[in-house]
Formats: sequence, structure tokens, C-alpha cells
Amino acid sequence: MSGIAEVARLAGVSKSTASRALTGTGYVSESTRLRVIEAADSLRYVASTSAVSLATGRTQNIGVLMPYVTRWFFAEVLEGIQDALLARDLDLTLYDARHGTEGRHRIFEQFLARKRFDGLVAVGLEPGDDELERLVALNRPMVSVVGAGDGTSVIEIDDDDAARRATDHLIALGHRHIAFVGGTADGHWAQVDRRRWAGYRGSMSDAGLSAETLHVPSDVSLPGGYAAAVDLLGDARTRPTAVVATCDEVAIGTMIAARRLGIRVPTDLSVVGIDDHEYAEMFGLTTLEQVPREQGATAVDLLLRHIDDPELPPSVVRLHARLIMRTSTAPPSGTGSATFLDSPMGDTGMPA
Amino acid sequence: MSGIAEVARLAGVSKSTASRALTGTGYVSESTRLRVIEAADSLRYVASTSAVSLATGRTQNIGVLMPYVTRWFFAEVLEGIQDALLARDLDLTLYDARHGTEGRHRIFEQFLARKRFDGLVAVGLEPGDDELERLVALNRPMVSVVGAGDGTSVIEIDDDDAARRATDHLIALGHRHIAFVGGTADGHWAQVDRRRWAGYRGSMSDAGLSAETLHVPSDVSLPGGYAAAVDLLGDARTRPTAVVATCDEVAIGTMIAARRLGIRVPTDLSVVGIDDHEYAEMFGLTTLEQVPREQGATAVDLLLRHIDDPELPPSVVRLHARLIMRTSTAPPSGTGSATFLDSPMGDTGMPA
DNA sequence: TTGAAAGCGTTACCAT
DNA sequence: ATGGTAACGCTTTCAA
Repeated sequence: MSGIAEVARLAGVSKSTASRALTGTGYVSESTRLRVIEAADSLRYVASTSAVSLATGRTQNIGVLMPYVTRWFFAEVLEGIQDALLARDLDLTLYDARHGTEGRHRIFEQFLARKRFDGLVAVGLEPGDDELERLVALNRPMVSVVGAGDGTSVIEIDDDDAARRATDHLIALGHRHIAFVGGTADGHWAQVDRRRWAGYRGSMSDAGLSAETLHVPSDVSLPGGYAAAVDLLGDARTRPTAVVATCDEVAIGTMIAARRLGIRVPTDLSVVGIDDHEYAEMFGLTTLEQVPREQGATAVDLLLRHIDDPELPPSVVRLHARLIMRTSTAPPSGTGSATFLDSPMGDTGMPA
Repeated sequence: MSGIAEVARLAGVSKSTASRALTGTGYVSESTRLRVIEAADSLRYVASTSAVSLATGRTQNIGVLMPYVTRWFFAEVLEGIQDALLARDLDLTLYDARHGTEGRHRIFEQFLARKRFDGLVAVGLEPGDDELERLVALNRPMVSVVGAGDGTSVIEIDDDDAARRATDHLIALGHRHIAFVGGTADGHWAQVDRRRWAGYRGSMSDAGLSAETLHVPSDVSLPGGYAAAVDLLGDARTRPTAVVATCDEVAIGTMIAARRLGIRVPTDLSVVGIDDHEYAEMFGLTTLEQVPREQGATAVDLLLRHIDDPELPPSVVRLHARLIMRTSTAPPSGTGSATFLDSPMGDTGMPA
């Protein structure tokens, strides 16, 4: 409870001087500064954030807005953001705005309007028109990680390129029947999936495989990928020899489905994902790596620069996803050569 | 920017009256109340949270302290908390205090001391002595979800009982060689694992199987369970016929390892988990269900009651975990009868 | 280099 | 039922 007044009294100075000494703003002689700091320590003084905010107009707090917190990518980004914030002494208030929930509605209608933050980082948000309107009305610096960057700064991987290279990889191995699994099953395409689907088609088209293009709708989750793959792989005669999954969760669901169906990966089916998910190594999944944790940290860096300088023009950071080859991809069977890769950590030497 | 003063002016009343009308505190005639509210709406007035906090001493904000945000249980609890908070117009500031990080240190040393919250919910925290000291020094209401409830309120399932019933289930099926997989591999036991390990041993002991007791250390994660199981199941002669996993992630890792090794589940190996994880159904995993989302919501309810009434004595809510039987458990092979359960959604009719 | 005093935007007490 | 005013705890001119 002890306020700065007590600290000042104990140090034998005025509140103003105490404030200056503690915040490091303005002139204070070295000796009194030390005295004030010592007094503050001995009283275990901690400035009241609400008083500071009221006086300075800064909340020392950053808002994080995301549509999930349960999916790998989002949780990782969140931790990256938290780490960066922690290092800069900034608090984090979370707005978990799940699509179609009453909570999301309230977040946009009321919570954000409170402006309890100096800036906002939005992760994979895909806001509706009215939501977007609320966002701009806030008039606060904002950075997106994966997002509809309508004039705001954005950090994301090059999704089109990632999917294209995933597909290129399969084509280079000799595959021609390659399916794309992803794009949510309920008919609504997430923008990320749309871009990856475009990349896949681009690659197929470049290889003269436009006619072979196949979209298998799937919820963006492991069980979603599993269900979609069971459906896709059921009939051996129509089965593709390879799958590009929209993300690793879907890819892994696909691999599990394949195993259950007695289809060997990569002998009978090659699978590529995008992410380098926590489980990717264990499954030997070939994938295009992104590091969401770093994206979160980068977003914070950029946001703080926007806060410092409101004139800073928005920038788009497009990251390159690196291809990590593991054991889920190989030439299609009948091509002769088998897998040419080393076994991953998790490989037991048994048939996959 | 428009403050309550403007609202008051527009409505033709004093700030005090405007405040009363808006907060619903004190006497205001119905007519002026309406007038004030209309004025506020037309000005898009939103009270400054820092000013309100400063004046009332209430932050309208709840802190959430957890050691991960990436694991299923924690993410689910977090969403449960967020939902409950959203419904009550309360903000959420997140403290992701991962063990052994610099960030965790700073959270306990600085961030919490700012007391930017009216109360705290700690999830699976297991604080060290010094950390605990900081926590009590805050002198703020606190509720734990799974935790070292040293005099504070706690919500959790009955871990001992859950593990005991998981083990009972296997014993009832005729198993005698049952291993317990869990308790982190680095030698440090989480308290939850310790309690579940105790429940397992209790069940074994009651069945006269004390000598059969076997602990297989594993990181508490899917890859952790996978790695532990590969190690455990390698030799067919020493292999147990059943496994009690400390949680579903470990259980599923175990099932995946078994399949890779050509060990059929449940024919050659039965597996039980604890959680009812998002993936449990897809894997046909028999498990003891808990609903972390509800635990989070309950924690918020309880915390708010503690905030309203500082005299409220701490309570311990011990939840019952319900056994959900799926297809990962069956009598040991050689016992005759095979699985007696229906196939789960995800079952393809193929050997597991 | 230091101090006095005026805010920052609310709420809440005390009169009226 | 309503208004005036102090208070919340800090920062920040402005003088000295």
C-alpha cells in the first residue's frame, strides 16, 4: 500500500524527485537517486499501475487477440509473445475470440473498447467487416501474425510458396496423383488454407498436372485430417500416391489413418505437411518449417516500434519456410528406389 | 477521449450523477438515467479503466498463472477461465510461467507484485518456496486448479482415485502385468503424477499385485509416452499386458509406439489414460474423463466469491473422473474373450 | 538539482 | 434525487 509519498518522505525528498529517481526521467543527483531507490526497496514499493496509466496515458500492457489458444500454432505464438513481453516488462492481456462465440462478440463490442493496452497483436484473426471496423476505431497500433493486414503490419510465412514447394518436392520424387487435404470441412475456407491451396495448384499446373488437382476438405486438426484421410484412402484404385496437407496436424492425422488402413508411409503414400509441429519428428513427417514462437516475438518487436513511432509505415514480413525432409516422403512405389533418407529419432526400424 | 464530464454536460447533469447513472450505484431518477445513458451512447463513452481502478481500488481484471499454455489440459482450462471471465465483463492477464525460465523468475519477482488483478487463478503451478512466499505476500484472493493448495481454494479431480479406478478396470479384465507410465523422465515428479502413481499402487496392492508394480518414467507428452513405450515394449518376454498412463497424451504416445512395433491394441496390450483428451475418441482410448474447461469456469466462480467475501473459508472441490470405455482395453490375450465394446467413431474395422 | 502544484478520469462522501 | 468536492497515486510542467 505504501505509495511514492512514503518513499519520498523516507528518502527526505519530494514526491517529484522520488518519481524522477524511480522512473529515470529528468535530473536527479546520483546521491539522492541512490537514497530514493534504497527507500523504495526497503518499503517494497511498487508503483500503482492504474495511477501510472492515468498519469502517463500508457498502460504498459499489450493485448493479444486470437481465435484459439488450443491449437499448436496459436499456443506457440502466444508463448513467443509472452516471452518478448516479459523481457520488456510489459503485461499481456489475452482476448481469446473463438469464432461464433458470444465471447468473441463481447470482446469486439466491449472489451477492446476499453483500450486496456498500448497496442494489439492479432494472430490469425480473419475479422469480419464489423469486427474490422471496431479494430480500426480503436486507433491503436496493431500488428498481425498471419492475417488480413489491411494496412497494418503483418508477420507470416509465404504460404503460397510453402505449399508450392511441398508439392514440388512430391512431383520431383515422381508423384503425379497428389491430393491437397485441408480447407475446413464446413465449407468456409480460412485465408491461410486458401493461399496454400493456391500454391499447390500452382505447382501442379506448372508440372502440367492441372487435371490431377484434387481437394479433400478437412477440419484443420489431427482428428479432422484423420477423418478426411479415411475417406480419401478407402478405395485403393482411386487413392492418390501422395498428399499435401495444409498443416502438420492434418498431415499426421492422415498418416495415422493410413497406418490404420494398412497403407504404408512412405511406400504406398507420401505425406508432406507445413509447420514442423511438435509431433512432426516423432512421426518422421516431411514438412515445411515455420517457427511460430519467433513470429510472436517478432510481432512484439515490430509493435513496440509502432508504438514508439506512430508514423512508422506498416511493413509486411514474409518469412521463408524451410523444407525439412524426414521419412514420410519417397518416390511412388513401382518407381524403383525406396526412401533415401536417414531414420528419424523416433524410427523403430519397424514398418511404419 | 470523451470523458464522463462530457457525458454529464451533454445530459445536463453533474459528473456525480452521470457516474451514478452509468455504474448503477446510488439514487438516480429513471428519466435522468435514461438521458445519461443516451448521452454516453451517442458519445461512444467508455470509462477509462485506469481511472476507475484508481478510484475504486478494483482492477476488473483477473490474473491467470500457469506453467504452460501449450499443453492440452492447460489450454483448455485457460479457455474455460476466459469464457467465464468474458461473461462477467472481467479482463484476463496471462502469466505464462514456464519452469526454469527467466520469464518465470520475473513474473514472480516483478509482474505479480504490480497487482494488476483483483484475484489470481493458478493452474497446476507447483510453486517453489520462494515463489509461494511471493504469492502469499500479494495478499490477494487466489484459487488453484490442480495445485498445492496451501490454505487456498482448489479445484481438481481426485487423482489418486482416478488412477486407482483405471488400474482396477485393467485388473478386472484379468490383467496382472500392468505398468504405470508417467512421472517426468528428468527425475522430478509432478505432484499430479505422484498422486496417480499412488493410486495405481494402491489398486495393485489391493489386488495382491504389489510385486508386479512397475514404473516407466516418461515425459508428460505424446512424444514422451512414445519414447517411453518404445523402450518398455521392445522385449516381448518382459512386456506388460497393460499400461496405465498418467494422462492421455502419454497413453496415445504409447498406443502409437505399440502399433509401430506391431503390437496390437487391445489384443496384445491394453492402455488406459486419464483426461479424455481431444484425440482420445479418435484413438479409441479408454480413459478417465475430466473436463478442464469446466474446472477453469468453476475456479472463476469460486474466486469471485472469495473476492466478494474475503472471509470466505477456502474450499477444496474434488471432482470425480468418469470412466469412459472405448476400445483400447480388453482382457489379456489367451484369456479367451476379445473386445466386448463397440467400435468408436474412428474405427475403420482394420486391426488397430 | 529540487519542490510545489496542477492535472489524469473516475468514484464516493457529504451536503443540499 | 442531485451537485460540489475531495481523493485515488502517480507524472509533469513550471519556478525556484
